[in-house]
Amino acid sequence: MAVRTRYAPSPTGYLHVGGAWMAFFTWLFTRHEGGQFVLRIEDTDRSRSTEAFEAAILEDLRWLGIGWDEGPDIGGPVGPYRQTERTELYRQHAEILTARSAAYPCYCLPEELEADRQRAAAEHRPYRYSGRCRDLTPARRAEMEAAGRRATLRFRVRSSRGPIMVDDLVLGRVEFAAEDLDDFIIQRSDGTPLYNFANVVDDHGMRITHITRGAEHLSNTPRQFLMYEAFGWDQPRVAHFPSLLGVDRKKLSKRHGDTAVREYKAQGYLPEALVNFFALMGWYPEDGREIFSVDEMIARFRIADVGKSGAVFDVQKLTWMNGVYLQEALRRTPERVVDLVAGALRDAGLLDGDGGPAQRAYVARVVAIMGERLRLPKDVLTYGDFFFRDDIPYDPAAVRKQFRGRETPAMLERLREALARVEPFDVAGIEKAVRDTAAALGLESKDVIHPLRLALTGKTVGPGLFELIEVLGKGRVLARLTRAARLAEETAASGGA
RNA sequence: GGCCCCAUCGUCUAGAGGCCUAGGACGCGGCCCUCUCAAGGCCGAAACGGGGAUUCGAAUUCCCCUGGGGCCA
Repeated sequence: MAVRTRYAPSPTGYLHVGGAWMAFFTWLFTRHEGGQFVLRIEDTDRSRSTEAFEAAILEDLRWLGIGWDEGPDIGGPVGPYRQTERTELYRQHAEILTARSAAYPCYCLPEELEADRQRAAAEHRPYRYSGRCRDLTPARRAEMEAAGRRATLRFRVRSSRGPIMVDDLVLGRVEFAAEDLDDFIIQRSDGTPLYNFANVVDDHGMRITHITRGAEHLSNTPRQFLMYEAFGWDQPRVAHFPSLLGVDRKKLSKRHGDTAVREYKAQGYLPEALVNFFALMGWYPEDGREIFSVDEMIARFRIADVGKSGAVFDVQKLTWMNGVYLQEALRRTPERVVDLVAGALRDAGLLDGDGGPAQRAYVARVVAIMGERLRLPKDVLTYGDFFFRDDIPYDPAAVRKQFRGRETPAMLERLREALARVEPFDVAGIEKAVRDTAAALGLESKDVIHPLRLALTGKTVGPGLFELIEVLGKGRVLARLTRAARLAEETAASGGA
């Protein structure tokens, strides 16, 4: 039988990295098995669900490379794929359970239940539903209705039955005692279904063979199995993945900073890096390799190898991995890196809109000489902002160190003259001019290179000096040297302070 | 409160009784390379939560405790 799985997000926010991780593992497993992956939208919380969030979730999943075979946008044979369009199904199924007396109307008021709970706590015994409405006679029910009470629907758990076994693909066998389950509510008094119930109706209706979800749903599983039993349906296999944690080891949430996939996208993280990083949380391939393609992941992924303990989302490692993939992109599709870097520059206000092919070509030249330093597109700002602004800020500590000598202004002037004569203005000619000037002054190359770098870039880090001079162009280089010589003069005069 | 799950370096993890002097990766520190930084190469610090039991032998099996997480309320 073909494997069928689903990912069922609620459109109450953007796609969360925890959700994306879950979706990715489910998708990997499904592709490995050659099965079908269904996308279902759990939008029963109407007050918080929006169409915009739904569209955003679909978009982010696609961006990650996670595609589905059936879903709200493309339809499929077992639709509809939004819970709000399935309310009639839930109502019908609730009726079936009621007719079989597997479920019964419960007229208890919230206040009454709360009182029961308080009493149990006061007497130091575990709270159980009193069973007050379990066996109401039809006459008694009519009385309640007449009194204006609206019933919830409770599922009847026969505590005489044996324990419920859950054979989880990740966690192994877990046993639950029926008497601990208690009669649980499957439909609110307003007629809307509860999560557990709607889930069962949908998963069965969509012929899902393998349910994958977060470990927080493990306790729901025996209740769901009981419902499958009551309907006379075959139970699906289940796999509960561990939770994603924040650095404080609590379940990852908004408090932990960026949790939405699109926030990472906006920062220039590559989808292939994100997905490779996801793979390594909770699962490792046999040979311990860390960088591999999606096709390799699909080939190697085995659900039984998924770990049981929660994993902390470590942005540092993600960023390292992004660097690995950015380098690969640089080799294979450099124009893609150019786009990302241009985006980072625009975000920083260092590039105007779309400056056309000339601007693009310039960014491409910058990327060509410093791309290997990037782990994130925004790293261009720390290594090469001076390519995109003339009012370069000078690193004060570096100025104190490099410009304190009385002979520095003269040295910068000599370099300016030498560079002015370089023609054509290319790396070879530039390097020769700089080294010859150093020799003529009786200095080692590095003694002129460091001040020169500072003069032109304002900083002590960056791409190769001769390369950056070529890209900057003669005009700007000469202008900056003039300005830097003045700064060096002031610095030397003030004793380097 | 009841029930359930989990537990190896700071983090992701390898480890399914002797191969463990507990391995790899990120991060961190040092050295090399070098015009700087990054990258790269080499080296280093860094973990089996605690206690029992089983066994000739336990990170690995069992029990208890502790800690963390979750579900129901």
